[in-house]
Amino acid sequence: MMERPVKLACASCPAHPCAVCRPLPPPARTELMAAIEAYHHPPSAEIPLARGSVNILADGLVLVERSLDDKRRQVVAFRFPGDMLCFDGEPETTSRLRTVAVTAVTVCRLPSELITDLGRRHAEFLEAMMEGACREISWLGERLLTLGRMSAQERIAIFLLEMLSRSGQPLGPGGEVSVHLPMNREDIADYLGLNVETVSRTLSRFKRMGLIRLPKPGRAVIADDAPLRAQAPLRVAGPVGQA
Amino acid sequence: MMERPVKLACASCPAHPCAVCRPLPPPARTELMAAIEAYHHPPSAEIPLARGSVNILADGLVLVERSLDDKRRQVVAFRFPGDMLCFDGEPETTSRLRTVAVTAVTVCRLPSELITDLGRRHAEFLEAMMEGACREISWLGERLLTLGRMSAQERIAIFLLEMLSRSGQPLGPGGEVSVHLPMNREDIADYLGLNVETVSRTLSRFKRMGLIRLPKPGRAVIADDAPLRAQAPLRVAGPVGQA
DNA sequence: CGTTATTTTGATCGTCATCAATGCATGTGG
DNA sequence: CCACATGCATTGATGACGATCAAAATAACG
Repeated sequence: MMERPVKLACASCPAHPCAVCRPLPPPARTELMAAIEAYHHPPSAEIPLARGSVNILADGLVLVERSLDDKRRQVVAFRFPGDMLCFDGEPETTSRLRTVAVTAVTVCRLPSELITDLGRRHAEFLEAMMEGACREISWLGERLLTLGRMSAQERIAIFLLEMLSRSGQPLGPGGEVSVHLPMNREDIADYLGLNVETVSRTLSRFKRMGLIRLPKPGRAVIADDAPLRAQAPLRVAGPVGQA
Repeated sequence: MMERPVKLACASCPAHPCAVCRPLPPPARTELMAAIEAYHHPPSAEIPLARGSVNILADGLVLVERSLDDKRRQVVAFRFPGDMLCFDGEPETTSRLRTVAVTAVTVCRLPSELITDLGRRHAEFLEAMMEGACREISWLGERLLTLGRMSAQERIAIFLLEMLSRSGQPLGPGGEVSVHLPMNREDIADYLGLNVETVSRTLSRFKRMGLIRLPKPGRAVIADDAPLRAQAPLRVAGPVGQA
Protein backbone atom coordinates (compact mmCIF):
# COMPACT_ATOMS: atom_id res chain seq x y z
CA MET A 1 0.00 0.00 0.00
CA MET A 2 2.55 2.54 1.06
CA GLU A 3 5.57 0.46 1.88
CA ARG A 4 8.19 1.61 -0.49
CA PRO A 5 8.74 5.23 -1.48
CA VAL A 6 8.12 6.20 -5.06
CA LYS A 7 10.44 8.51 -6.88
CA LEU A 8 8.60 11.67 -7.83
CA ALA A 9 10.29 14.54 -9.60
CA CYS A 10 9.24 17.72 -7.84
CA ALA A 11 9.06 19.57 -11.11
CA SER A 12 6.32 17.21 -12.23
CA CYS A 13 4.48 17.55 -8.92
CA PRO A 14 0.87 18.63 -9.41
CA ALA A 15 1.37 21.00 -6.51
CA HIS A 16 4.68 22.55 -7.40
CA PRO A 17 6.00 24.80 -6.00
CA CYS A 18 4.19 24.22 -2.74
CA ALA A 19 4.38 26.28 0.44
CA VAL A 20 7.30 24.24 1.67
CA CYS A 21 9.74 24.70 -1.16
CA ARG A 22 8.66 28.12 -2.34
CA PRO A 23 10.50 30.10 0.36
CA LEU A 24 13.75 28.23 -0.20
CA PRO A 25 16.60 29.49 -2.36
CA PRO A 26 17.29 27.25 -5.40
CA PRO A 27 20.22 25.29 -3.94
CA ALA A 28 18.27 24.38 -0.81
CA ARG A 29 15.36 23.43 -3.00
CA THR A 30 17.49 20.99 -4.91
CA GLU A 31 18.65 19.49 -1.64
CA LEU A 32 15.08 19.15 -0.48
CA MET A 33 13.98 17.49 -3.68
CA ALA A 34 16.67 14.91 -3.28
CA ALA A 35 15.42 13.99 0.19
CA ILE A 36 11.76 13.77 -0.66
CA GLU A 37 10.02 10.43 -0.54
CA ALA A 38 6.66 10.01 -2.19
CA TYR A 39 4.12 7.39 -1.18
CA HIS A 40 0.89 6.15 -2.69
CA HIS A 41 -2.13 5.20 -0.62
CA PRO A 42 -5.41 3.64 -1.71
CA PRO A 43 -8.81 5.08 -0.74
CA SER A 44 -9.66 4.88 2.99
CA ALA A 45 -6.14 3.94 4.00
CA GLU A 46 -4.82 5.69 7.08
CA ILE A 47 -1.78 7.76 6.27
CA PRO A 48 1.00 7.32 8.79
CA LEU A 49 2.70 10.56 9.76
CA ALA A 50 6.14 10.13 11.22
CA ARG A 51 6.65 12.36 14.24
CA GLY A 52 8.27 15.62 13.19
CA SER A 53 8.06 14.96 9.48
CA VAL A 54 6.30 17.28 7.10
CA ASN A 55 3.88 15.68 4.68
CA ILE A 56 2.56 17.39 1.63
CA LEU A 57 -0.33 16.10 -0.38
CA ALA A 58 0.75 15.88 -4.00
CA ASP A 59 -2.39 14.38 -5.46
CA GLY A 60 -5.86 13.24 -4.40
CA LEU A 61 -8.04 14.09 -1.42
CA VAL A 62 -7.32 13.47 2.25
CA LEU A 63 -9.31 14.07 5.41
CA VAL A 64 -8.13 14.74 8.94
CA GLU A 65 -10.41 13.40 11.64
CA ARG A 66 -10.77 13.20 15.39
CA SER A 67 -12.86 10.52 16.93
CA LEU A 68 -14.13 9.14 20.20
CA ASP A 69 -14.37 5.57 21.38
CA ASP A 70 -18.12 5.58 20.92
CA LYS A 71 -17.59 6.09 17.18
CA ARG A 72 -18.59 9.72 17.12
CA ARG A 73 -16.35 11.41 14.60
CA GLN A 74 -15.45 14.93 13.55
CA VAL A 75 -13.76 15.58 10.23
CA VAL A 76 -11.49 18.50 11.05
CA ALA A 77 -10.41 19.28 7.50
CA PHE A 78 -10.21 18.11 3.94
CA ARG A 79 -6.78 18.41 2.36
CA PHE A 80 -6.16 19.25 -1.27
CA PRO A 81 -3.03 18.97 -3.40
CA GLY A 82 -0.37 21.33 -2.11
CA ASP A 83 -1.65 21.27 1.48
CA MET A 84 0.31 20.13 4.47
CA LEU A 85 -1.50 17.10 5.79
CA CYS A 86 -1.29 17.81 9.47
CA PHE A 87 0.22 20.39 11.77
CA ASP A 88 -0.53 18.72 15.07
CA GLY A 89 2.61 17.03 16.15
CA GLU A 90 1.85 15.10 19.28
CA PRO A 91 -1.22 13.00 19.76
CA GLU A 92 -1.17 13.88 23.45
CA THR A 93 -4.79 14.82 23.17
CA THR A 94 -7.45 12.41 24.20
CA SER A 95 -9.43 12.06 21.00
CA ARG A 96 -7.86 9.95 18.32
CA LEU A 97 -6.33 11.91 15.45
CA ARG A 98 -6.14 10.24 12.06
CA THR A 99 -5.29 11.21 8.53
CA VAL A 100 -7.18 9.20 5.95
CA ALA A 101 -7.09 8.99 2.17
CA VAL A 102 -10.48 9.70 0.61
CA THR A 103 -9.36 8.95 -2.94
CA ALA A 104 -6.15 7.31 -4.09
CA VAL A 105 -3.44 9.75 -3.08
CA THR A 106 0.22 10.63 -3.39
CA VAL A 107 1.94 12.09 -0.36
CA CYS A 108 5.42 13.64 -0.23
CA ARG A 109 7.26 13.17 3.01
CA LEU A 110 10.09 15.38 4.20
CA PRO A 111 11.90 13.55 6.97
CA SER A 112 12.09 15.30 10.32
CA GLU A 113 15.89 15.70 10.35
CA LEU A 114 15.72 17.54 7.06
CA ILE A 115 13.03 19.82 8.41
CA THR A 116 14.95 20.71 11.56
CA ASP A 117 18.06 21.31 9.53
CA LEU A 118 16.36 23.48 6.92
CA GLY A 119 14.68 25.44 9.68
CA ARG A 120 17.98 26.22 11.33
CA ARG A 121 19.66 27.28 8.13
CA HIS A 122 16.83 29.19 6.49
CA ALA A 123 14.70 31.36 8.75
CA GLU A 124 12.32 32.02 5.85
CA PHE A 125 11.49 28.34 5.83
CA LEU A 126 10.33 28.33 9.46
CA GLU A 127 8.60 31.64 8.92
CA ALA A 128 6.64 30.19 6.03
CA MET A 129 5.65 27.19 8.13
CA MET A 130 4.60 29.53 10.89
CA GLU A 131 2.51 31.54 8.50
CA GLY A 132 0.85 28.37 7.27
CA ALA A 133 0.07 27.39 10.85
CA CYS A 134 -1.45 30.80 11.54
CA ARG A 135 -3.68 30.54 8.50
CA GLU A 136 -4.82 27.17 9.69
CA ILE A 137 -5.61 28.59 13.12
CA SER A 138 -7.54 31.42 11.60
CA TRP A 139 -9.52 29.06 9.45
CA LEU A 140 -10.24 26.73 12.36
CA GLY A 141 -11.71 29.70 14.20
CA GLU A 142 -14.18 30.13 11.37
CA ARG A 143 -14.93 26.43 11.44
CA LEU A 144 -15.82 26.79 15.10
CA LEU A 145 -18.19 29.59 14.21
CA THR A 146 -19.75 27.38 11.56
CA LEU A 147 -20.23 24.38 13.83
CA GLY A 148 -21.26 26.41 16.85
CA ARG A 149 -23.61 28.93 15.34
CA MET A 150 -24.89 28.00 11.91
CA SER A 151 -27.93 26.15 10.62
CA ALA A 152 -27.73 23.04 8.49
CA GLN A 153 -28.57 25.06 5.36
CA GLU A 154 -25.82 27.54 6.06
CA ARG A 155 -23.27 24.83 6.72
CA ILE A 156 -24.04 23.05 3.48
CA ALA A 157 -23.88 26.28 1.51
CA ILE A 158 -20.51 27.09 3.04
CA PHE A 159 -19.30 23.58 2.32
CA LEU A 160 -20.26 23.75 -1.34
CA LEU A 161 -18.62 27.13 -1.78
CA GLU A 162 -15.51 25.91 0.00
CA MET A 163 -15.24 22.91 -2.30
CA LEU A 164 -15.83 25.14 -5.28
CA SER A 165 -13.13 27.51 -4.14
CA ARG A 166 -10.63 24.77 -3.42
CA SER A 167 -11.29 23.02 -6.69
CA GLY A 168 -9.53 25.92 -8.30
CA GLN A 169 -12.01 25.89 -11.15
CA PRO A 170 -13.04 29.17 -12.71
CA LEU A 171 -16.74 29.80 -13.17
CA GLY A 172 -17.79 28.58 -16.57
CA PRO A 173 -19.79 30.61 -19.10
CA GLY A 174 -23.14 31.51 -17.58
CA GLY A 175 -21.52 31.06 -14.19
CA GLU A 176 -21.99 27.29 -14.21
CA VAL A 177 -19.42 25.01 -12.57
CA SER A 178 -19.32 21.32 -11.88
CA VAL A 179 -17.69 20.56 -8.54
CA HIS A 180 -16.20 17.19 -7.87
CA LEU A 181 -17.11 15.81 -4.41
CA PRO A 182 -15.09 12.64 -3.92
CA MET A 183 -16.07 12.24 -0.26
CA ASN A 184 -19.29 10.43 0.64
CA ARG A 185 -22.28 11.85 2.55
CA GLU A 186 -21.01 10.52 5.83
CA ASP A 187 -17.72 12.37 5.46
CA ILE A 188 -19.60 15.55 4.63
CA ALA A 189 -21.88 15.05 7.63
CA ASP A 190 -18.97 14.51 9.98
CA TYR A 191 -17.24 17.56 8.54
CA LEU A 192 -20.26 19.74 9.24
CA GLY A 193 -21.44 18.25 12.52
CA LEU A 194 -24.67 16.95 10.93
CA ASN A 195 -25.91 13.49 10.07
CA VAL A 196 -26.13 11.85 6.68
CA GLU A 197 -29.87 12.29 6.30
CA THR A 198 -29.74 15.99 7.02
CA VAL A 199 -26.96 16.45 4.49
CA SER A 200 -28.93 14.57 1.87
CA ARG A 201 -32.16 16.42 2.61
CA THR A 202 -30.48 19.81 2.53
CA LEU A 203 -28.78 19.07 -0.76
CA SER A 204 -32.13 17.96 -2.14
CA ARG A 205 -33.71 21.17 -0.95
CA PHE A 206 -31.00 23.19 -2.69
CA LYS A 207 -31.74 21.17 -5.80
CA ARG A 208 -35.45 21.93 -5.54
CA MET A 209 -34.58 25.59 -5.00
CA GLY A 210 -32.60 25.48 -8.22
CA LEU A 211 -29.28 26.32 -6.58
CA ILE A 212 -27.57 23.14 -7.63
CA ARG A 213 -27.98 20.00 -9.68
CA LEU A 214 -26.87 16.56 -8.54
CA PRO A 215 -26.26 14.56 -11.71
CA LYS A 216 -24.65 11.73 -9.74
CA PRO A 217 -23.25 11.26 -6.25
CA GLY A 218 -19.74 12.65 -6.21
CA ARG A 219 -20.63 15.66 -8.26
CA ALA A 220 -22.58 18.87 -7.80
CA VAL A 221 -23.28 21.43 -10.47
CA ILE A 222 -23.60 24.99 -9.30
CA ALA A 223 -25.66 26.91 -11.79
CA ASP A 224 -24.80 30.31 -10.36
CA ASP A 225 -22.84 30.89 -7.20
CA ALA A 226 -24.57 34.14 -6.21
CA PRO A 227 -27.72 32.60 -4.68
CA LEU A 228 -25.58 30.04 -2.88
CA ARG A 229 -23.48 32.81 -1.38
CA ALA A 230 -26.67 34.46 -0.24
CA GLN A 231 -27.27 31.36 1.88
CA ALA A 232 -23.80 31.51 3.44
CA PRO A 233 -23.14 34.02 6.21
CA LEU A 234 -19.41 33.65 5.60
CA ARG A 235 -17.66 34.92 2.58
CA VAL A 236 -15.75 31.80 1.71
CA ALA A 237 -12.21 32.64 0.88
CA GLY A 238 -10.01 29.89 -0.15
CA PRO A 239 -7.07 27.70 0.49
CA VAL A 240 -5.91 26.55 3.86
CA GLY A 241 -3.12 24.28 4.93
CA GLN A 242 -0.64 26.03 2.74
CA ALA A 243 0.34 29.59 2.03
CA MET B 1 -7.40 52.74 29.10
CA MET B 2 -4.42 51.35 27.27
CA GLU B 3 -2.73 54.39 25.90
CA ARG B 4 0.62 54.50 27.54
CA PRO B 5 2.75 51.45 28.25
CA VAL B 6 3.39 50.48 31.83
CA LYS B 7 6.78 49.35 32.95
CA LEU B 8 6.62 45.77 34.13
CA ALA B 9 9.65 43.87 35.31
CA CYS B 10 9.56 40.44 33.69
CA ALA B 11 10.86 38.84 36.83
CA SER B 12 7.75 39.99 38.66
CA CYS B 13 5.49 38.82 35.83
CA PRO B 14 2.79 36.44 37.06
CA ALA B 15 3.50 34.32 34.02
CA HIS B 16 7.28 34.22 34.07
CA PRO B 17 8.98 32.58 32.30
CA CYS B 18 6.41 32.28 29.57
CA ALA B 19 6.69 30.30 26.36
CA VAL B 20 8.20 33.25 24.56
CA CYS B 21 11.19 33.94 26.74
CA ARG B 22 11.87 30.42 27.99
CA PRO B 23 13.63 29.17 24.85
CA LEU B 24 15.93 32.21 24.72
CA PRO B 25 19.47 32.26 26.09
CA PRO B 26 19.91 34.74 28.99
CA PRO B 27 21.42 37.62 26.99
CA ALA B 28 18.59 37.54 24.46
CA ARG B 29 16.14 37.37 27.30
CA THR B 30 17.51 40.56 28.78
CA GLU B 31 17.21 42.23 25.41
CA LEU B 32 13.64 41.09 25.10
CA MET B 33 12.73 42.32 28.55
CA ALA B 34 14.03 45.75 27.69
CA ALA B 35 11.76 45.95 24.65
CA ILE B 36 8.60 44.75 26.30
CA GLU B 37 5.70 47.12 26.75
CA ALA B 38 2.92 46.24 29.15
CA TYR B 39 -0.60 47.62 28.89
CA HIS B 40 -3.60 47.57 31.16
CA HIS B 41 -7.15 47.16 29.87
CA PRO B 42 -10.43 47.36 31.75
CA PRO B 43 -13.11 44.65 31.51
CA SER B 44 -14.81 44.32 28.11
CA ALA B 45 -12.28 46.51 26.35
CA GLU B 46 -11.14 45.27 22.97
CA ILE B 47 -7.42 44.62 22.98
CA PRO B 48 -5.69 46.00 19.91
CA LEU B 49 -3.12 43.64 18.41
CA ALA B 50 -0.56 45.32 16.25
CA ARG B 51 0.10 43.38 13.06
CA GLY B 52 3.03 41.04 13.57
CA SER B 53 3.44 41.74 17.25
CA VAL B 54 3.33 39.01 19.85
CA ASN B 55 1.10 39.65 22.83
CA ILE B 56 1.31 37.68 26.03
CA LEU B 57 -1.32 37.84 28.70
CA ALA B 58 0.38 38.63 31.99
CA ASP B 59 -2.66 38.85 34.20
CA GLY B 60 -6.45 38.49 34.02
CA LEU B 61 -8.74 36.70 31.58
CA VAL B 62 -9.18 37.38 27.87
CA LEU B 63 -11.44 35.89 25.22
CA VAL B 64 -10.93 35.56 21.48
CA GLU B 65 -14.13 35.77 19.46
CA ARG B 66 -15.39 35.63 15.90
CA SER B 67 -18.66 37.19 15.02
CA LEU B 68 -21.12 37.77 12.20
CA ASP B 69 -22.97 40.91 11.26
CA ASP B 70 -26.21 39.46 12.59
CA LYS B 71 -24.68 39.38 16.09
CA ARG B 72 -24.10 35.67 16.20
CA ARG B 73 -20.88 35.12 18.04
CA GLN B 74 -18.44 32.29 18.68
CA VAL B 75 -15.92 32.51 21.49
CA VAL B 76 -12.94 30.68 20.04
CA ALA B 77 -10.85 30.57 23.21
CA PHE B 78 -10.32 31.90 26.67
CA ARG B 79 -6.79 33.05 27.41
CA PHE B 80 -5.07 32.69 30.76
CA PRO B 81 -1.88 34.27 32.12
CA GLY B 82 1.11 33.09 30.13
CA ASP B 83 -0.90 32.49 26.95
CA MET B 84 -0.28 34.16 23.64
CA LEU B 85 -3.39 36.16 22.92
CA CYS B 86 -3.76 35.42 19.27
CA PHE B 87 -1.92 33.54 16.55
CA ASP B 88 -4.01 34.62 13.61
CA GLY B 89 -2.14 37.35 11.92
CA GLU B 90 -4.27 38.67 9.12
CA PRO B 91 -7.95 39.38 9.43
CA GLU B 92 -8.42 38.40 5.81
CA THR B 93 -11.20 36.14 6.91
CA THR B 94 -14.77 37.25 6.60
CA SER B 95 -15.94 36.95 10.20
CA ARG B 96 -14.76 39.62 12.56
CA LEU B 97 -11.95 38.57 14.88
CA ARG B 98 -11.67 40.35 18.21
CA THR B 99 -9.71 39.96 21.41
CA VAL B 100 -11.59 41.18 24.44
CA ALA B 101 -10.73 41.59 28.11
CA VAL B 102 -13.09 39.68 30.37
CA THR B 103 -11.60 40.98 33.60
CA ALA B 104 -9.11 43.81 34.08
CA VAL B 105 -5.98 42.57 32.33
CA THR B 106 -2.29 43.24 31.77
CA VAL B 107 -0.89 42.42 28.35
CA CYS B 108 2.78 42.36 27.36
CA ARG B 109 3.51 43.35 23.81
CA LEU B 110 6.63 42.37 21.89
CA PRO B 111 6.90 44.64 18.87
CA SER B 112 6.98 42.96 15.50
CA GLU B 113 10.52 44.07 14.57
CA LEU B 114 11.85 42.47 17.72
CA ILE B 115 10.04 39.24 16.91
CA THR B 116 11.37 39.05 13.39
CA ASP B 117 14.85 39.80 14.61
CA LEU B 118 14.79 37.26 17.43
CA GLY B 119 13.41 34.67 15.04
CA ARG B 120 16.29 35.17 12.65
CA ARG B 121 18.94 34.99 15.33
CA HIS B 122 17.53 32.19 17.47
CA ALA B 123 15.96 29.26 15.67
CA GLU B 124 14.75 27.86 19.02
CA PHE B 125 12.57 30.91 19.39
CA LEU B 126 10.73 30.32 16.13
CA GLU B 127 10.60 26.62 16.87
CA ALA B 128 8.94 27.32 20.21
CA MET B 129 6.40 29.61 18.53
CA MET B 130 5.76 26.91 15.97
CA GLU B 131 5.24 24.34 18.67
CA GLY B 132 2.79 26.66 20.40
CA ALA B 133 0.90 27.09 17.15
CA CYS B 134 0.73 23.32 16.65
CA ARG B 135 -0.65 22.82 20.13
CA GLU B 136 -3.26 25.42 19.40
CA ILE B 137 -4.21 23.64 16.18
CA SER B 138 -4.46 20.34 17.97
CA TRP B 139 -6.66 21.85 20.64
CA LEU B 140 -8.88 23.56 18.07
CA GLY B 141 -9.45 20.17 16.48
CA GLU B 142 -10.83 18.92 19.78
CA ARG B 143 -12.97 22.02 20.07
CA LEU B 144 -14.45 21.18 16.67
CA LEU B 145 -15.27 17.71 17.96
CA THR B 146 -16.91 19.27 21.00
CA LEU B 147 -19.04 21.72 19.04
CA GLY B 148 -19.85 19.32 16.25
CA ARG B 149 -20.59 16.13 18.14
CA MET B 150 -21.32 16.66 21.81
CA SER B 151 -24.45 17.21 23.85
CA ALA B 152 -25.02 20.24 26.04
CA GLN B 153 -24.23 18.22 29.15
CA GLU B 154 -20.98 16.98 27.75
CA ARG B 155 -19.93 20.45 26.64
CA ILE B 156 -20.57 21.93 30.05
CA ALA B 157 -18.70 19.13 31.79
CA ILE B 158 -15.74 19.64 29.49
CA PHE B 159 -15.88 23.37 30.07
CA LEU B 160 -15.81 23.02 33.84
CA LEU B 161 -12.91 20.58 33.73
CA GLU B 162 -11.05 22.84 31.36
CA MET B 163 -11.46 25.82 33.67
CA LEU B 164 -10.40 23.68 36.59
CA SER B 165 -7.34 22.50 34.74
CA ARG B 166 -6.35 25.97 33.60
CA SER B 167 -6.88 27.50 37.02
CA GLY B 168 -3.80 25.58 38.04
CA GLN B 169 -5.36 24.78 41.38
CA PRO B 170 -4.63 21.46 42.98
CA LEU B 171 -7.57 19.45 44.26
CA GLY B 172 -8.23 20.34 47.88
CA PRO B 173 -8.60 17.81 50.67
CA GLY B 174 -11.54 15.56 49.95
CA GLY B 175 -11.09 16.46 46.26
CA GLU B 176 -13.00 19.72 46.56
CA VAL B 177 -11.98 22.75 44.51
CA SER B 178 -13.51 26.14 44.01
CA VAL B 179 -13.13 27.33 40.41
CA HIS B 180 -13.31 30.98 39.57
CA LEU B 181 -15.46 31.70 36.48
CA PRO B 182 -15.02 35.38 35.70
CA MET B 183 -16.89 35.18 32.40
CA ASN B 184 -20.67 35.53 32.34
CA ARG B 185 -23.18 32.97 31.09
CA GLU B 186 -23.35 34.52 27.66
CA ASP B 187 -19.60 34.12 27.19
CA ILE B 188 -19.84 30.51 28.29
CA ALA B 189 -22.76 29.93 25.92
CA ASP B 190 -20.90 31.45 22.99
CA TYR B 191 -17.84 29.41 23.84
CA LEU B 192 -19.83 26.18 23.74
CA GLY B 193 -22.23 26.92 20.90
CA LEU B 194 -25.25 26.91 23.23
CA ASN B 195 -27.54 29.62 24.51
CA VAL B 196 -27.60 31.22 27.93
CA GLU B 197 -30.65 29.36 29.16
CA THR B 198 -29.25 25.98 28.26
CA VAL B 199 -26.01 26.78 30.06
CA SER B 200 -27.91 27.85 33.14
CA ARG B 201 -30.22 24.86 33.07
CA THR B 202 -27.37 22.41 32.63
CA LEU B 203 -25.38 23.92 35.47
CA SER B 204 -28.48 23.68 37.64
CA ARG B 205 -28.89 20.06 36.69
CA PHE B 206 -25.29 19.34 37.66
CA LYS B 207 -26.02 21.06 40.94
CA ARG B 208 -29.07 18.88 41.52
CA MET B 209 -26.99 15.85 40.64
CA GLY B 210 -24.53 16.90 43.31
CA LEU B 211 -21.63 17.35 40.89
CA ILE B 212 -21.11 21.01 41.67
CA ARG B 213 -22.26 23.81 43.91
CA LEU B 214 -22.88 27.38 42.71
CA PRO B 215 -22.41 29.59 45.76
CA LYS B 216 -22.52 32.76 43.69
CA PRO B 217 -22.26 33.67 40.02
CA GLY B 218 -18.62 33.69 39.01
CA ARG B 219 -17.74 30.65 41.05
CA ALA B 220 -18.32 26.92 40.90
CA VAL B 221 -17.32 24.42 43.52
CA ILE B 222 -16.47 20.96 42.28
CA ALA B 223 -16.98 18.49 45.08
CA ASP B 224 -15.19 15.67 43.32
CA ASP B 225 -13.94 15.73 39.78
CA ALA B 226 -14.43 12.03 39.05
CA PRO B 227 -18.19 12.10 38.37
CA LEU B 228 -17.70 15.21 36.25
CA ARG B 229 -15.09 13.44 34.17
CA ALA B 230 -17.55 10.60 33.73
CA GLN B 231 -19.79 13.11 31.95
CA ALA B 232 -17.01 14.27 29.63
CA PRO B 233 -16.07 12.09 26.66
CA LEU B 234 -12.75 13.94 26.43
CA ARG B 235 -9.99 13.61 28.93
CA VAL B 236 -9.34 17.28 29.45
CA ALA B 237 -5.66 17.97 29.36
CA GLY B 238 -4.54 21.39 30.04
CA PRO B 239 -2.93 24.52 28.82
CA VAL B 240 -3.13 25.88 25.35
CA GLY B 241 -1.77 29.00 23.77
CA GLN B 242 1.65 28.42 25.27
CA ALA B 243 4.03 25.55 25.63
C1' DC C 1 -28.28 -9.82 -13.02
C1' DG C 2 -28.22 -10.39 -8.26
C1' DT C 3 -25.83 -8.51 -4.29
C1' DT C 4 -24.26 -4.84 -1.49
C1' DA C 5 -23.30 -0.14 -0.37
C1' DT C 6 -24.80 4.42 -0.60
C1' DT C 7 -28.21 7.84 -1.08
C1' DT C 8 -32.72 9.57 -0.77
C1' DT C 9 -37.22 10.07 1.27
C1' DG C 10 -40.65 9.54 4.96
C1' DA C 11 -42.52 9.42 9.91
C1' DT C 12 -41.64 10.38 14.52
C1' DC C 13 -39.18 11.95 18.55
C1' DG C 14 -36.02 14.58 21.55
C1' DT C 15 -32.90 18.21 22.52
C1' DC C 16 -32.04 22.58 22.54
C1' DA C 17 -33.69 27.39 21.07
C1' DT C 18 -37.01 30.78 21.71
C1' DC C 19 -40.18 33.55 24.20
C1' DA C 20 -41.62 35.18 28.64
C1' DA C 21 -41.49 35.87 33.48
C1' DT C 22 -39.42 35.68 37.91
C1' DG C 23 -35.56 35.76 41.10
C1' DC C 24 -31.43 37.67 42.79
C1' DA C 25 -27.56 40.43 42.99
C1' DT C 26 -25.16 45.12 42.75
C1' DG C 27 -25.43 50.02 42.65
C1' DT C 28 -27.49 54.89 43.14
C1' DG C 29 -30.04 58.60 44.90
C1' DG C 30 -33.49 59.95 48.17
C1' DC D 1 -30.88 52.46 55.25
C1' DC D 2 -34.38 51.72 52.08
C1' DA D 3 -36.80 52.27 47.49
C1' DC D 4 -35.85 51.71 43.01
C1' DA D 5 -33.33 50.76 38.86
C1' DT D 6 -30.40 47.84 36.17
C1' DG D 7 -28.05 43.85 34.75
C1' DC D 8 -27.54 39.00 35.02
C1' DA D 9 -29.10 34.33 36.27
C1' DT D 10 -32.65 31.04 36.82
C1' DT D 11 -36.93 28.73 35.79
C1' DG D 12 -41.00 27.68 32.99
C1' DA D 13 -43.88 26.89 28.63
C1' DT D 14 -43.72 26.06 23.90
C1' DG D 15 -41.90 25.15 19.41
C1' DA D 16 -38.53 24.13 15.64
C1' DC D 17 -34.76 22.01 13.77
C1' DG D 18 -32.24 18.27 13.25
C1' DA D 19 -31.60 13.28 15.02
C1' DT D 20 -33.28 8.80 14.93
C1' DC D 21 -35.68 4.96 13.11
C1' DA D 22 -37.35 2.68 9.02
C1' DA D 23 -37.93 1.85 4.19
C1' DA D 24 -37.45 2.64 -0.67
C1' DA D 25 -34.61 4.12 -4.58
C1' DT D 26 -30.37 4.43 -6.89
C1' DA D 27 -25.62 3.42 -7.78
C1' DA D 28 -21.65 0.36 -7.67
C1' DC D 29 -19.74 -4.22 -8.33
C1' DG D 30 -18.79 -8.84 -9.17
